[in-house]
Amino acid sequence: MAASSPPVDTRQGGLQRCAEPVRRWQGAVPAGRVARPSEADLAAPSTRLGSGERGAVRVPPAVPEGSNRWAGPGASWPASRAGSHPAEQFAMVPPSRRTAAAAQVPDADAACIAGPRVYVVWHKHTDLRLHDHEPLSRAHLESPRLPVVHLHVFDPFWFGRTRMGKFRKTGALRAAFWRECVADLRASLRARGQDLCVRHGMPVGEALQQLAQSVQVVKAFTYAEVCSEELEQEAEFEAALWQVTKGKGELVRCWGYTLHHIDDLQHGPSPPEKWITPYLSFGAFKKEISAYRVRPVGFEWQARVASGGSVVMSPPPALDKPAWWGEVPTLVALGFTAEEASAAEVLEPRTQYPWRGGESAALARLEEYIWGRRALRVYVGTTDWSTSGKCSATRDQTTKLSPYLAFGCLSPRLLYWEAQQFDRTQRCKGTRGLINSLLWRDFYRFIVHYAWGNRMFHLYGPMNCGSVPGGHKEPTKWCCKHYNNLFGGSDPRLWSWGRDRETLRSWAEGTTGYPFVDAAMLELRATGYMQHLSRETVGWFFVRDLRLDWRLAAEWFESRLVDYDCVLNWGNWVYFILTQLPARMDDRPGGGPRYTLPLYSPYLMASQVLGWGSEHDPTAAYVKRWLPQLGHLPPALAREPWRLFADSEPELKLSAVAGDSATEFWACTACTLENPAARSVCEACGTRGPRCGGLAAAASGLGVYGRPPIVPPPPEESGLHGSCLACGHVSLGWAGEDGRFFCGACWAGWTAEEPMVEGLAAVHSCEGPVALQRADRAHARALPPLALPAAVATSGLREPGAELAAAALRTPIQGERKRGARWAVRGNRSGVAEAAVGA
DNA sequence: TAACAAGTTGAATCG
DNA sequence: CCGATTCAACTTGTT
Repeated sequence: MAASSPPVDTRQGGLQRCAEPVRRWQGAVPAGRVARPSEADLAAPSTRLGSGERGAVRVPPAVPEGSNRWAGPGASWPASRAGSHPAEQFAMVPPSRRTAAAAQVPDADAACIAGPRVYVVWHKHTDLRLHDHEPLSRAHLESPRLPVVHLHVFDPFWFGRTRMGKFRKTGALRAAFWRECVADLRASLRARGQDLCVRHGMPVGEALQQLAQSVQVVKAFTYAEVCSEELEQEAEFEAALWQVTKGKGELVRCWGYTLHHIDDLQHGPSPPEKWITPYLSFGAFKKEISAYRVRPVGFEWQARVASGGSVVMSPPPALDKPAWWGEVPTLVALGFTAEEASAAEVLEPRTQYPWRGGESAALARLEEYIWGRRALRVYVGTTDWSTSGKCSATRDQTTKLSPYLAFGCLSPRLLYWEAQQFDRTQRCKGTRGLINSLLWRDFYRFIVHYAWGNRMFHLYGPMNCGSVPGGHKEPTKWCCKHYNNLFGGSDPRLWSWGRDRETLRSWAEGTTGYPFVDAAMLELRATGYMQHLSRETVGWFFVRDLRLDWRLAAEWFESRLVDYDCVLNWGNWVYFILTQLPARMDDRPGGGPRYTLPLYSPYLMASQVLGWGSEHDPTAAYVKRWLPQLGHLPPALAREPWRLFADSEPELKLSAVAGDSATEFWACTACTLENPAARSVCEACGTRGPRCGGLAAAASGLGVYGRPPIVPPPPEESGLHGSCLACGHVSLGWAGEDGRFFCGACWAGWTAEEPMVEGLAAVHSCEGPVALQRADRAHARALPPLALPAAVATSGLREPGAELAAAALRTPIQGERKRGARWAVRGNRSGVAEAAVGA
């Protein structure tokens, strides 16, 4: 892998990034050499980007009430709302006028090149919309007025392979979403008398050159990007433009994507180069950025129209060949196999939201979310650990707009002002949460642009991994030392991250043995989406437990996420995962390196997964949805299935599962009698037993969860006790979020009334099967997991229980909750009883 | 908001 | 009196 990587060149700083693109990677670190950023790397890159006419508009004017939904030219805001803004849209040009308008265009160079003179709006896959689109409005308002060609290119580069992991750079699910976005953009343009020129199978430069054979490109407009690969494309496009216009054409880059405009920052009280440093924290950024206003939607267009611009869109060029505009390529044409393509067409029923690509879908979701469901009232966003049990698990607790924002189907400013508008009518915390999330996008975009540059993709990250963003004085030494402590290398500069392919595969395919991780990874594979919280969890697990190169995981995300966004994905990896590596050695007796996380710090790494799992998926509904083979287990065991086999009773150890049939047995589901594994029918009542019998059956039904997980689970906690209502046994147990105590001895409390598994309630009576309640631990364990397959299979298809989580919030658990590994219940019997009845 | 841990600072303590 | 250690208090980071 190292041999095929591009050569390391640390001399490239941000300054040169545009002129001579740097590879995103430094590749694998060669033996004996450490990828160490040079001084040039540490220097902040210059600002080359920004709109072409910086300074034209300084400070956004105050936003008049109700005018913030002004969506600019070609806005495709739903018709029901469009009436409120008379000047909102460019007038539609009737087709009959098209030819006439095109014919009037002055055509000075017609002798050399055939075809009309045009402006080109280059839509990238980060701005597939019409509303609030500065390049688009500039092209249509440019003087002299010329026809405008909207261009989108499916560059094969995005459908190649990632550098380290060799994953598809764009997975099939995202590609399908991408297609839908482009098709929708084309439909919107056609509805306005325009069209979208679509090319695929060729790089952007080539596409432009091909375009130039039939039209004369005068100028091109696009949004600016900040990452190296995107900048490479921009440079390529610019070079081609230079060529086809004989040096006269200009590529106009506008600043978009963020909530705040870069011009506002640059003309603000202090230059951004000063305060945006690699060690800037989000809090500090937020403080600084609060001094700036967010421009209204369509601001740039508004300013131009106010200074005498037209409100009529330029007509598209008159071309007699309809085929010239090209077709939106199929997935197969984009390089996917037929199987992949057809699989991407099928909607996964367990998906959190049935995304459909495109601006109109984005606006519809926005409308539905904010005004229809008024869901900002319940918005949670990413994670809220100040309120216990609060999780972003249901459909409305996050906006589900992230794919639309990533593809630019939705302007963040529109979202911002809509949220503000909602906040005016109904003040709620969700508005602040949502705006906060939008500011995270700004944070990453600006910090990458001004400070991180390509170092975001380096192994040690842009900050070289001090313990906290905020930085250390000598980051490189510091980080090497502690990486060395963690991974046991002898020379601080020589250790390398793991690259084990099989470990990577088990993580990516969701077979690590940790259900919370596996469920998330399976969801990612199946739907291309994962909650933010899950992303953090699997990320920590990947880096700290599996100890693999974090960039492999980031690449996997890049490949699979439908809402993948270069800056956000890599920025989050760097800021949340990479910076949270160990900071110092443990000073406790016998302690090794101390692994720390910014939130609750449990004892060791894997327990973090457990802690977050029990915190945010208290009923294990999420786990069971994606891992139906665990559906029959109580929540605590569904999160930690290895407890089924490895516990204090030696005859039940995993080794017994492997083959010692003498120690196996099964419990009759009807009468609970224990039967030896050899018997296929219950000795007492004749009920048929599980086909394979006992633990072996349990293990085989559990798949990978019949084996120990990929890394050892954290040590059991000791000395934490609760007393069981059913058996009175004082032992380790688990408390569910609804206040019930799950006894470790008799397991009363979970079996029959587990509300999240619909099937169980259907199979057993409401009273709860006496047999199960009387079952001792061994019985319960030996219950055949296949007894309820149909029931369990249907149980995973519903929303995670919002009402249950809400109930949990109302019922504080008696006793002390230890954050981290699991719920530990202290207290006497009456205390538990109080909690159990929900007092 | 409360909650956690890491890091820093400065005073108290010890030999 | 000085250097080294210890410890409490405070700061940072996040919603």
